[in-house]
Amino acid sequence: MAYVNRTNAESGVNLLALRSHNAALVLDLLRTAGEGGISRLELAERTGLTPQAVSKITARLRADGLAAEAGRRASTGGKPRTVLRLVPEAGHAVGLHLDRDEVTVVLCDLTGAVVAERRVPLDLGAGAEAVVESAAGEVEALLAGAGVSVLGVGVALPGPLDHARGVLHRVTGFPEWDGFPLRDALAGRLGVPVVVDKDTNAAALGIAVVGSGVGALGGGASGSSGSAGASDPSGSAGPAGSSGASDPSGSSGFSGPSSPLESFAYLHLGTGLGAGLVIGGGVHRGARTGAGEFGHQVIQLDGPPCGCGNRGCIEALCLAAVDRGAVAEAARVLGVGAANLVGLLDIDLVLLGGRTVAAHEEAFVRGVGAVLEERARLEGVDDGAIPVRVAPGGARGVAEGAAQLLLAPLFGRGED
Amino acid sequence: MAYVNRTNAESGVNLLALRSHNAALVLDLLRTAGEGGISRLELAERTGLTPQAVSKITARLRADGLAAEAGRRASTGGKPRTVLRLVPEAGHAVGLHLDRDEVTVVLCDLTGAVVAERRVPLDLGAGAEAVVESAAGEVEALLAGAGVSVLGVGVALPGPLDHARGVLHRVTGFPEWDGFPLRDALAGRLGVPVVVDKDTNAAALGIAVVGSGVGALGGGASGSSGSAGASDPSGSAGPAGSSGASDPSGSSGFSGPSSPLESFAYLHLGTGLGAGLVIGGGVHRGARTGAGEFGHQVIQLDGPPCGCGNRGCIEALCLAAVDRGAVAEAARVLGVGAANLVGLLDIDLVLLGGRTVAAHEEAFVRGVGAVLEERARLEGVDDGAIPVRVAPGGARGVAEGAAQLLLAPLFGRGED
DNA sequence: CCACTTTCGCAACGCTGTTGCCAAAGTGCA
DNA sequence: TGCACTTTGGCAACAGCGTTGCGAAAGTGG
Repeated sequence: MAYVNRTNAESGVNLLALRSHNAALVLDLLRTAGEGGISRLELAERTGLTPQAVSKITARLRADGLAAEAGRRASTGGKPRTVLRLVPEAGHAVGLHLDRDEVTVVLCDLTGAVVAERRVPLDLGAGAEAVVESAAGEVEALLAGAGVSVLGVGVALPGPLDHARGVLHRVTGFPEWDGFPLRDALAGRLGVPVVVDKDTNAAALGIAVVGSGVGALGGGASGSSGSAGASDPSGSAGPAGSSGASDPSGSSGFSGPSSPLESFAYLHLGTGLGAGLVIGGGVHRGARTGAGEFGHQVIQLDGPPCGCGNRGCIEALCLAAVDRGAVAEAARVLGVGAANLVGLLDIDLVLLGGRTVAAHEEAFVRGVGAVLEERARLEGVDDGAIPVRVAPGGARGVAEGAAQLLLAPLFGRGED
Repeated sequence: MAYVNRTNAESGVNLLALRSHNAALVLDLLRTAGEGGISRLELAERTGLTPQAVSKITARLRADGLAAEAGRRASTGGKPRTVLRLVPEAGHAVGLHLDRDEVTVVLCDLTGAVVAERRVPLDLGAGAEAVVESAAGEVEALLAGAGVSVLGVGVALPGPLDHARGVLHRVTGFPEWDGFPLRDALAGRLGVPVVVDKDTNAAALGIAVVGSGVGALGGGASGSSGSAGASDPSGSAGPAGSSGASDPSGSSGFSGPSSPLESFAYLHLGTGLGAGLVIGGGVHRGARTGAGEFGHQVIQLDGPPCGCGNRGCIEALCLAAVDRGAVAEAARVLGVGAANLVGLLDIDLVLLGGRTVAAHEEAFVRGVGAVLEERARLEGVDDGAIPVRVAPGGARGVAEGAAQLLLAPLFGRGED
């Protein structure tokens, strides 16, 4: 089943909620299926609903313009299955990535594909009003060129912050942001819904939803290029891949496009060290939406001092090793933290990202992986160690994930 | 809302599922309300359903013998609300706690109250067949005296193990258990459903469901006595508190009985060191149901060797400190691990349990709390540090939690 | 004693997914 | 070419869900 009841407050379900849940479920399967599409009967099998129910639901989705028929599969002895696909242009969302020194804005369609993009330098320390004004200007400029209305704007920036209220805490290095109601300020300025989250959470969400070629097991490119359509931020929507409807791989076969990831940790090593946790397909934010404080995990009792005032934080150890050129040591330290996390949460996968990792991808993947393998060996786990990979998405991944802050709920992911 | 969709496999919802979900929700509220009961209108408010829907649902529950009317509240100017309560005797489950040197078996009613109990010495190293036979014998003896049929048997024992398949891994110190299909063995022997889980998870589940007086904020006894009815394993169910139906505190007021806990970590310090994690009201077990590996978290790079073969594990450091009588140091070490965990997951509460903690309750609560307070101070969190408490339930808590492995699903908690 | 408030069930209703049935659209063999 | 067969998928009737409308029941207060 698919229920989880929270505080018992307002978790009763009526028929309207049931309908939107099932519709979101179908929509999510359509999205996951991608260009290839998916037939009604497959939808029925995957959801557990009857074919008739799926027919009704997809009829509604088609009437709403969210889904469309896209060719048919090869027959297996009877009437061939009609393939349905998501209509990407049926909705758009803006993803806004406020980094320390630049701002990236992307416009994404329903599939999460980037339709337009802007990137300009921006000093996050220039003051709240100025930054909000600049960011809003970039969003407006992006939308003016596209001529579409959007569901809202997702904003990702370095934490810590309060996701539920959209209020910033003390952004490391920019104390003037403390307590600033970024969500309400931007929403008031732009007149559309705004959601704010940590950059690590946005990146993790983007990966969780798109699952960009990161198979949890085997497969996948060992390289780094990553997400679909890494080029052309122009108008022509959709990735460059196969354009036709009939694939030669036959009919059944569950070799479908990259399936979303269930549970993983995205570790971001850049100016600082943070984590985005995905558990059960959704971002885990915790009681006060402050989860993911990975960098100030202590892994060396009474170790060297950290900027946070504590001693032996993994961030301090890791950055210090990087600074003195000891990448292997930095990777080992990161691996210890990752292993602690994996042991505690039992996740499927560890993904590494951030500028520092990007500069030494192989060394970090190998170093972190070695620690996890050693830990798995000691525990005598049968099925081997948790895989370690470089996170897909690259520099634009955070902005894409920010757009998913608004897109994901349409597909039943997030918030709940 | 209350939906979370997992892998998209079989998570479509039909009307039957909807009904059982809402029924479970109401049942859970009835259970939480305890002896005092709860009125139909309160159920409607808390679930978000209309009063009519609640009337229909409660009518079904009453017809099934699961709920009953229990007096009425004081009038507020009109017809007084009829109070409903759970019928505890409508179902029972057995909780079996296999510890290293003894076995505890409890029979619990629907509310989780212990109706009967047995405890005998047992060597966990005596071999799988012998232990299964002994345990099964104890269960049968317990049931013979009670004369009730049970939903099943929940088994809790030291991990690691595979909860989903009910197969043990290498129980520390008892290598002969590796790979033993305990669930199927016991289920075959007893002829009732069996669920197996780690002792820490069972304890955490018991606390999560019963929420025994452990308010997340303030309140509560600072002492240790703990769970409801720590005495009399006889027949008289329920806590000793207010027995009447009309409470003088008026009508509305959400001062209801101990509400279940949303998210916390149960840290168990005994022969080893482990954790049970509760996130979103349910036990978090992870992808391979191995989550909670807290003890072999490394918090001292290249520290002293641990029995697991690694170095600097928190378990080794903590136990070594205890062995040399440095309880304060052990508490500090434990606190560092707890703070790492709290930062990573952003949970509401830390609960401490296990024999070692029980021997020095105040020192551990104070020591762990101090580390968390210091960490919160450094982060500049407004609303103070996460509270630290001694886990309720005492020695019998694990067995009670084991029974909840079967009871909790009735109330929409667990598995999902 | 009556007006008023509040609770709560019966009946009708709208909407959900399901079942029964049949047309449509292919394949495969004669 | 024609017919039997398989498979897809929509139409219609249906059972069952929570909701709405309404009235009886059961109190309080003047």
